[in-house]
Amino acid sequence: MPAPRHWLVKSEPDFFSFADLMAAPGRRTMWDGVRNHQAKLFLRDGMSLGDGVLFYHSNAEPPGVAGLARVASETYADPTQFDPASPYFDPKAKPEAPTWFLRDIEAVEALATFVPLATLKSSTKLSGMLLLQKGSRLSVTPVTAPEWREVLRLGGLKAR
DNA sequence: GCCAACGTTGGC
DNA sequence: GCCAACGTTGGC
Repeated sequence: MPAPRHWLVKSEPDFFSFADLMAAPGRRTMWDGVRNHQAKLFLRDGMSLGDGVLFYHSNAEPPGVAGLARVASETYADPTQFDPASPYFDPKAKPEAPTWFLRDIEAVEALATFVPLATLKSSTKLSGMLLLQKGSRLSVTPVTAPEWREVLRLGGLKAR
């Protein structure tokens, strides 16, 4: 698979919003807690340092894309899998052979206008977007270059 | 709060 | 390996 240059990650804004990322030290955070193997593979093997990331608010009113981020680290083991106090603790994970991996994500900028899910759905250019496919629940998905450009256009940003 | 669509678990 | 039961996601 040729490496996609763009991704979409979901976050519940009540838990961690794009504004929270902008306000974080260095405007960055560990994208921890991913506990789905397909999403893990995208994080560990699919992403490259500097790839563009659409930051999507799920379980929100309304749901939609709030901002742009970038992949800000190489992959490394998600430390929460080894922390019994963490909700993401995985008793089967072994430090010598970690199960779960992550990347750091760094905020770039908010979209000029939030792009609600309904707007994404109304764009024929986004009809193939993985996020919009029936039954799609992955929290990390690849985004094609045309999809990326279209979301930026809808969000009122020039292509970058 | 409802529920469709998935993923995971565990008995067998 | 099958599959029913259960848990989770996430839009509405």
